Amino acid sequence: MSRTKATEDLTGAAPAGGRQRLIQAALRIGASRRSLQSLGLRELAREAGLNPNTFYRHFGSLEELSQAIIDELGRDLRTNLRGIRRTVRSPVAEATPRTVEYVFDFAARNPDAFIVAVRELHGAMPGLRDALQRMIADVAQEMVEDVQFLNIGPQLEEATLRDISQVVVTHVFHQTLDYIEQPGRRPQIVRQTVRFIDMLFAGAMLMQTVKAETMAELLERTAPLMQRT
Amino acid sequence: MSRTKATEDLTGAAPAGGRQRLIQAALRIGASRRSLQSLGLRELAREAGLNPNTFYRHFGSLEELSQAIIDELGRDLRTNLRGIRRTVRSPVAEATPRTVEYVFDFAARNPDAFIVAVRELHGAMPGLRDALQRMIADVAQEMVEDVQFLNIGPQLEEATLRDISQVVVTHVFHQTLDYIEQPGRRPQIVRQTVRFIDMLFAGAMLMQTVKAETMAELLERTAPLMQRT
DNA sequence: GTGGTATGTATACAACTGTCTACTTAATGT
DNA sequence: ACATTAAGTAGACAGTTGTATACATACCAC
Repeated sequence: MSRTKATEDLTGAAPAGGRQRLIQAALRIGASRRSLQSLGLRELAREAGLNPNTFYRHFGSLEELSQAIIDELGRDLRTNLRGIRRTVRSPVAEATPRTVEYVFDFAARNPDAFIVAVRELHGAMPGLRDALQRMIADVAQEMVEDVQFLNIGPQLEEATLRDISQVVVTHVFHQTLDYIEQPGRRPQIVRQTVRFIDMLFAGAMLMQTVKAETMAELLERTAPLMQRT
Repeated sequence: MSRTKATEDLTGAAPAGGRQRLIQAALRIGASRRSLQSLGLRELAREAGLNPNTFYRHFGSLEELSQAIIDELGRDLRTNLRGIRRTVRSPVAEATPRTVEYVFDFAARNPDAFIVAVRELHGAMPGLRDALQRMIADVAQEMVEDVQFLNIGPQLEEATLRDISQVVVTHVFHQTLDYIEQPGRRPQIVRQTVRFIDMLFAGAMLMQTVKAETMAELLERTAPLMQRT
């Protein structure tokens, strides 16, 4: 009755990476079909080719699984971004396009994770949203440090720089979805995104240089320059 | 057996606005709990105080209901935005803050609808996403016309203006969530958003004036101006 | 070897789900 | 006056869900 070394045994424990298979299955379902919170426990196990109860061995709830996904994504992204920071010692002109291209390519290589992440950033699970916002804030902080280190826009106050970075990172994060889903427009998306960042920096530097706080002040003080059309 | 004019009769038809009650119930559930696609037909009917089957009298599917919600929201928003366009004939300096404040207040008055809309913009129902993106594109187009009419930044090429408007409208749309959910930070959110728009316009106008396409070109040609720190 | 722990499976159950069929009533057009 | 249609309810069906209990196997420390 007892098969001694049967590898084809279908019951009993098989210490194959069940945890990872569950995560991958969740990403697959989350990216294509529904949001993570509407994920069915059984549907998930089915997709992963596991018994429904196996889920409980690894996670206490679906939110816990989602957290694990975000953690993993964040870790990967941060690591790779640190990698590119080393690579780009090139002139100031190259910093933005290189970084943007890298993030987009990274997203294109992990499409499911990014689709889920962008979706859950505005989702209904507070824990997940907080985790994602923290991740974005961290990346923005790294961007602040990079900009200061590379000496781009030395005039910029740190507070302004922080605001800009936050907006830029958030925008790029959202743009990854278009980049993933519209392969034909990818070069255009990269171009527009870089241009957007450049314009934002240019505007911030200009307003700071002219010490203008509002649009009206800016137009007053740059009248001779701007009206030269 | 047959009550002749019984108003307290519990069975049979009661032409009360069942359709509207279903929409409101969907908004309530969608805003607080899950995304629209994970909405349960029975759960929805229960929340609306109706029989599950009543749903089929008005909608063929949950996607159809969602479409109705977006249509309604879009109609309201466009109408009100057209209203404010008439009001703000004040100087250029007032156009941006007034519009931003108005949109935020409108969002704060329809929180459920906006929470659902922002969520579904990145959701898994393609029809809904397209409808929302079209709505955003329409609002952006109106913004282009307003900017041209009010003669803000006449130097700007229409293509550039379109790109900027798209980014601005999308950003404001996303920001409504923070505005709704963080009442304490509302003045700050308005200030930061207006400042972001101003900086973006300033940068676009500057780059166009100096005929710079990239950051490097800009820094070259404005070196005497910018380095004056 | 022996016992514990981690990982996996099988089965069972009550609750809930979407949808079908059938019935009731109010409003409406001719 | 009457047939049609729109808008509602009731009840039943099979399928799915989350979870609890019980069992099986691999690995690891000692």
